[in-house]
Amino acid sequence: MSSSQRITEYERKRLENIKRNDELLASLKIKSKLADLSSSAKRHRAETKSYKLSPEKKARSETPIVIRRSLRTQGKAPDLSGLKDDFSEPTKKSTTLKSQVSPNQSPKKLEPISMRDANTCSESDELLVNKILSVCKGSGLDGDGDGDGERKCRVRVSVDLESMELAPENVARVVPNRILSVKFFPSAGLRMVVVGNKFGNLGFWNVDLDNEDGDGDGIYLYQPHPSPVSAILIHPFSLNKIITSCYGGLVRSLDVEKETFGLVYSTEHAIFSMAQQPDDANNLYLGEGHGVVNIWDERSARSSFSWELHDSRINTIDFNPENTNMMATSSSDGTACIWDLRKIGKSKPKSLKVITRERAVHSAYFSPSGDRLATTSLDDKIGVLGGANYEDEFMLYHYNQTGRWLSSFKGVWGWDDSYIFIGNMKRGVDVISTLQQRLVTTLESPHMTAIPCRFDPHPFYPGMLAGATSGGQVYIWT
DNA sequence: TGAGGATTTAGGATG
DNA sequence: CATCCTCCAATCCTCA
Repeated sequence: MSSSQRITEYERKRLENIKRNDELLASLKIKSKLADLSSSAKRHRAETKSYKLSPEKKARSETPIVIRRSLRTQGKAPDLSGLKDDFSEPTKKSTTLKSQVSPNQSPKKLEPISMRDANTCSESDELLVNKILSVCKGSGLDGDGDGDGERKCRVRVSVDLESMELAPENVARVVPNRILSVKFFPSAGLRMVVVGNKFGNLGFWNVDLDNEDGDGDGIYLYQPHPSPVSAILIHPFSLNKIITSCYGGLVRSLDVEKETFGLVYSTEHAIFSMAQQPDDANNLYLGEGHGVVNIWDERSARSSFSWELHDSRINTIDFNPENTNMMATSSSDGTACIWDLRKIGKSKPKSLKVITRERAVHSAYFSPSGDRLATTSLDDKIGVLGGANYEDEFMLYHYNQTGRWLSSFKGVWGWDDSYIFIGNMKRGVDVISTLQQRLVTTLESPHMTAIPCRFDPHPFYPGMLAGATSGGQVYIWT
């Protein structure tokens, strides 16, 4: 008994060491790259091992793992030169460590990072940059900015579930490890997904490039963040800006033209969620720390509002597409709330509606029409609100215990109000019909070799659904 | 009442 | 194929 306890405590300390080293490596990526070069034998082994994915993708996506491990697995001590004593006392308790680290974080993280410096796949990303820029220009960013604007955000149609399938070429390992966020580029001219993982990596996968005659596989990997990427935003009105947030409290904005991950915002609190109103690309709604929603005006670079809306972390923030003053939040305090931004009040926030569940609520999303709200909770229920004032609700049992290693399930809407898509623990995608109020089908495929946890429907390609796993894979159903 | 331990869990790496 | 390693979730539990 006592010996096992001692072991676990030793383990904890060791893990703290490893974690620190990882952060260190992240901030000293160039050095670890050099170290990687000197360990070609290791790299060779990593590249030749096999699992069921297309070989080119595998080799590329493997690289960052090797990079991250190289120092450690070589048995070398991490290079501490140039660092403050923050990291020099490995057995320090985590509490004291936190108080040391958080006030003055590594200054490197607070500056803009060029795409080149953040690139961890050591592959030219010219194609990626050009592709995005061509779409930005092509889709009339400078031209017709008015009337059609709203319609351009997404298409709203019903899809035939039977026709949805997963082609083997639409499977790729885009990043190492667990994916927390996945987002399609909201443009009709592009089929590209962006995913963020636990290490702070951002992976791009241009599916079209993949299908064309082999100039690379269309996968690009960066590390703009030191910690898990909690949200990715690409506003359809400013396509050349990709905004990402992380648990470490940073918000970065990738300016594709400047090829720089700029720093938009930083806080000592974790950022668990982030959203924008569909009609406003300037204000960021940040779910911070223990239940605060902070509105950050990107243009003036200051906070315009900050409310304490929940008692625990806010897992999602979402807006009603038809009434963008209506905001829904879901929280680990066991509630989901609907707020009217015009009536929220300054000091004492008052919600339009509170949904109380038995466990943490992991998502609350408005349907494409805005008439319904779908919530997913750890109490193993999916709830769908409807009615003029969201007074009707039906609940459906859905097993949501993803455990420790998987990202939590979040039911997302498809291309109209009829279906909700959510992963299940048997490597399938459950589809729930709001009309029939039941599970109508499950998308399954032998190519789906891991559990899809996070989803995003392509706003302009009905039936195109990206699913992301805790192993870094992305599946694109079409 | 809060801090901190124990426990659960899937996927990839390793041998 | 079996075993080890992951180790910023969430919950229940115990102990100060």
